[in-house]
Amino acid sequence: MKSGYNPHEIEKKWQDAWEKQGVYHAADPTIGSPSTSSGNIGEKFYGLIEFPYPSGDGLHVGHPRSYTAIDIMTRKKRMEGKNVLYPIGWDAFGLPTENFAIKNKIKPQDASKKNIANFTRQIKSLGLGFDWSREIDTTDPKYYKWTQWMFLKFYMSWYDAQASCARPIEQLPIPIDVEHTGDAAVTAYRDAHRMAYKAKTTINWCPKDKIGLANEEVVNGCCERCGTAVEKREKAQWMIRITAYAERLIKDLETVDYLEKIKAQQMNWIGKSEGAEVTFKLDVPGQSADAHTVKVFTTRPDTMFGATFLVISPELAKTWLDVGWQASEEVRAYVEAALKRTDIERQSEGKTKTGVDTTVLATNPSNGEKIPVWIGDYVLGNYGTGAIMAVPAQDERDQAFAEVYGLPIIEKENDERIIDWLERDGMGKRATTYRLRDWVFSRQRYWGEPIPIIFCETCGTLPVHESELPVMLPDVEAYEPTDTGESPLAAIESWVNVTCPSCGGEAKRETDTMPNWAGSSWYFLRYCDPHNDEAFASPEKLEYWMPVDLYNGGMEHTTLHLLYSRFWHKFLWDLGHIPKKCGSEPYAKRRSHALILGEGGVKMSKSKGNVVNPDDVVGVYGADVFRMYEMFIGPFDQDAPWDTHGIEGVRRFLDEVNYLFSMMVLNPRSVGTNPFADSLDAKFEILLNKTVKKVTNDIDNMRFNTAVSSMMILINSFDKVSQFTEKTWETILKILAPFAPHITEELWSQLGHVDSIHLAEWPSYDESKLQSATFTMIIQVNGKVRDKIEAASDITDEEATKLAMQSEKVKAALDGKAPNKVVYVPGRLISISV
RNA sequence: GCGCAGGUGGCGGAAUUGGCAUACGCAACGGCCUUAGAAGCCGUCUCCCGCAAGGGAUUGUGGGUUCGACCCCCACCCUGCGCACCA
Repeated sequence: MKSGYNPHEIEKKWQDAWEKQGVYHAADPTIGSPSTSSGNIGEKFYGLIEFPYPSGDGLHVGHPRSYTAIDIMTRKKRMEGKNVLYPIGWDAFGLPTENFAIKNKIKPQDASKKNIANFTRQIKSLGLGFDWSREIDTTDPKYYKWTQWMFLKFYMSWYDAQASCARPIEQLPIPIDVEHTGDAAVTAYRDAHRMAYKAKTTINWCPKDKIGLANEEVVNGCCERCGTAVEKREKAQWMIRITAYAERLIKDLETVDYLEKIKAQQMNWIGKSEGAEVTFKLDVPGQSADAHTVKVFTTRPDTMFGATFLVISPELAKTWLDVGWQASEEVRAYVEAALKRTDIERQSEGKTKTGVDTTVLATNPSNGEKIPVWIGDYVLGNYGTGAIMAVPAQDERDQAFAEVYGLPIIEKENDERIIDWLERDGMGKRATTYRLRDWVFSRQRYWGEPIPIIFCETCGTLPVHESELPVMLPDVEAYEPTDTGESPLAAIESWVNVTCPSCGGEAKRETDTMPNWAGSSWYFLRYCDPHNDEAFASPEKLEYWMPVDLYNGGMEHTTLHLLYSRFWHKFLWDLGHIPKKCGSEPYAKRRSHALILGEGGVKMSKSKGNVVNPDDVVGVYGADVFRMYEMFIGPFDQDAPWDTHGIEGVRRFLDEVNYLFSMMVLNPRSVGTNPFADSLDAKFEILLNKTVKKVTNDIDNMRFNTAVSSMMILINSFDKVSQFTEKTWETILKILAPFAPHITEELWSQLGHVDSIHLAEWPSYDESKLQSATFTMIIQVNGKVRDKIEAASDITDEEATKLAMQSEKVKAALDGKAPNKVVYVPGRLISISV
């Protein structure tokens, strides 16, 4: 260390100073002001990172990669005069904390507090420009009050497919026949249309975590968290009707700036298929012909002439059995066995097809042929209608099934017109299906938001009144998850038993809690107005701050959090809780960081012992070096291995900056430079302008690695500089400030500035000073570089050609032949071919 | 199988989007400084031939377009990620 650069002496000092001066404070619009944009707080910029889950492991070096990147971008926006909102908070509900608490017999509340304190200390040590006055915590009752409030909105709404928007449940039209049947029928009708509804479904049950999982949390038939094979269980679960928004979640991707791969993944996940739903009449043995029908979904109705059998899913077969179908023992046994099998068992069998003949016959509406109906578990119960028409001549899977059971495979002409005929005859219609499933919203755990619902024997299911929110988690010393499928809350009688808000009789609380995804589905809204007790956020503040201008996060959240929060935002927007002006999409732009791997390119993990702790790095090198290294490590959207030596290069760079500054500015005579010169070395001035331009553009395009390298080039060029102005150093410090906020603030103050460099104006560059009067002209002969000569930048074609032809090396390469083509590219090269 | 991203020195990577391939950094090697080490400083560093001057080859492979291709087009190989019996 040649300059005596000691980050530990200055970093804490400036972090305290920034906090005291409120340098990163985001100013709210004045409530009631007619135009928020005309006030003196300026145009807003809302930058967002995914708020962390405060785990017991502490911060991972991956977190700061995202935080620093957006920190750099928001710092630059601030210097460009924007009113920047860059907030931080905690997504603190969740399993790891709960499991840790159970294991150590402590309260999750306490474990969570401790983890948050540790994360806070770590994040603050990095000098990130977060507005800490807006810190939020999803486990704070003041926060989850609103999460529960939003659940009630889901419960009290239905989706109007005609109008394509959610509406209050009171506005649901009740069909006359339902109304005539009585109050119970009306209630049932409403319940069947709510956005949040309870349904008995087969859920994915993790026997280790003792919890029901959403489809999205099951990876290859195993629990995403612990890897245990999931089991199937029947349980009444709260569901949220995200499928109602499938079309809008696809369509509105057109209106936002997301990375292409993020859009592709979202589309893939929603999985839209267009085709037809076709009705087949059935002949069930022992019953009159055509008494029953079955509907199938197909994307290829034109191939219907080649349909030689139908296959229904075991799930659909079960519903037939439940309504009294007299099937054979063989059929019953197959259905029972198929339904018991876990996904992992099914997958381990590969693509081998199994099935059983129902002996039921169906009539192919395209040609009147009688074809057999089979049950097969390659047909999924929860997609389409749960039944397919098999066209073995066209479809590999149908073909495989046909081959196993010796069913006919017949090649027929396809005909596009079939769908029109079916529609005319009422035997089919055009239909669209999605792979997206409704969101299983119940968790049988303690450490989550209680679902604010009460059950009364007399009055049925009742929402907790809004004025009673939040429904607080009971403060208990000990609890365990249960094997019964009930939440641990069910065992806490003093909490469960309540009086019915309607009749005043005995009633019980819903004991399931919400999934981890609930609190993170709307946190970006709360940041706009985090201390509001009257609403989750005021319309004025939402209107000013939303949408989020730039949201960065991991690719692992593309199909879950990103989809859920887009959906949640649209729902609140439909109901008018978010001003229409904000738009129906929460994030205008979504980008994604990649991973930081361990040395050697493998994933960091405790078991491999290759985890780098940010505390250790900051302890040795300081925050500025750590930040800059993470930006220099490689392209932001590409995985990069940590390199313990690599960080030395960045350390040397900041050391050099500090050294040159002290020599040239504070002690100029010692190096023979002149800080009072009124002009710069011409070459240096060009490089400086180029660097400002490059850093400016690179930050905007998230190309931080090349921004850092261009600043290194600038600093390396200082050996040859003798004339510079004080303004030169101001410019250099300013472009470096977003990357290394502490050292630049320190040197800035040494130049005599009282106000923070982070509120100083971002430097501009002079377009006219990006190019010098001469350039090195490359001379190519037949595509090979043969010579390089200095030439005036403004020479003509003819002059360039003349110069080139004078070169001895060119003459040698031409070997006496006359050129047949010469191309001069101004300012770059001349290409001669013979 | 479908979708997405990528393949450049020993390593991380750069290349103004068709114009000097290998910037910047790391590692390595040689030297200076030092009692010694650390730090620091100077130099070499894509590969092959050559003492050198210089020459040749080179961006996964093969072809094409072009005065000129890491970049565009065609075919193929490989790696990573996501989805996956979705009819």
